[in-house]
Amino acid sequence: MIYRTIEIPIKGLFNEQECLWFLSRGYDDCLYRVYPDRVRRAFQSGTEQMLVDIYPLPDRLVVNWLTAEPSEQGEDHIRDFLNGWFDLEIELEVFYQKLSFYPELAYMTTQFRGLRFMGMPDLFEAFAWSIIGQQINLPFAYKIKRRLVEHYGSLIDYQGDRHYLFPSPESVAGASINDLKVMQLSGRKIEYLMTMASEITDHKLSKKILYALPDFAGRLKYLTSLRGIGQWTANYVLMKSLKERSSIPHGDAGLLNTLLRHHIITDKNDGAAIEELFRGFSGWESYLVFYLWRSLAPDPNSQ
DNA sequence: TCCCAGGGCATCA
DNA sequence: TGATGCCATGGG
Repeated sequence: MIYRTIEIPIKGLFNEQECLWFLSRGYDDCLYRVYPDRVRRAFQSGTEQMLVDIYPLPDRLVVNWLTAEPSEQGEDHIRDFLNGWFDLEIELEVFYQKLSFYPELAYMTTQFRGLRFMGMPDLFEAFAWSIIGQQINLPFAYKIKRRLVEHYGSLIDYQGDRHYLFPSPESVAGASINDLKVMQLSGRKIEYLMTMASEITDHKLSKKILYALPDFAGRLKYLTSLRGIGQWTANYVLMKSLKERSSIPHGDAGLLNTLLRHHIITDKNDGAAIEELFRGFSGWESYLVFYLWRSLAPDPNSQ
């Protein structure tokens, strides 16, 4: 039974298969399920919980509500979320023009054509995920994330499957330190995670507060003043959650590896070459990072 | 056993 | 301002 269907039009290049592939790409993300033609995810808006199927098509997203008719606010919440998740308002042509100037990178304009920056619209989820992922490998990070979500997140039971929502900052702020340790979070990371949860529940930090700061540099400065948030995490959260186009998570292990692989740098301390590259992508730095990360994974079409 | 992994902090010169 | 050590643990 489908309770409501909406269609969200997409302007410009959009490769639905690349985006679906990115969502699965071999990792175990507990917040959605990817099928060949759609992704299923649970959402919460206020006290309203919703489960929807999202069908990405070349020119639009089709969204079906599976458990109940949404309220007007619920529908708006999902429209906003999808806009951030699939980066629906970007026009990629300018980025591809810039890529085409670089012989080592030009292949991306065809191989990854239509791939949008896959965001993480929920601010607390973005902070929690970036803190969890600091300095550990991704499979382990996804394991910890699943433990956290299954313990502190609420869920929608649908046709025998559990669809989890990311834990609220309130539930994490009130968590027991011992319970978090059992999940194999380090003492430092527990401290950072609870700091961020408290900042948000105390209304000291929100997307609105960050947007109200004068510019990107101001947002970076504010975030890096918080305990546990360094340059990497601040840039990661700003690009994933606030769609900051000029973010570069400096020092990122994957980024440095892919720059080596593309022969843009010859050693990981070659900051000048990195700066030189990103200077050519002004306003598109985070897109370049995202495409470089994408290139680390095998091409799904060649498997 | 060793090194790396989608870092950050404290300390010290 | 930059270098070093430490945290913490899975995975190759």
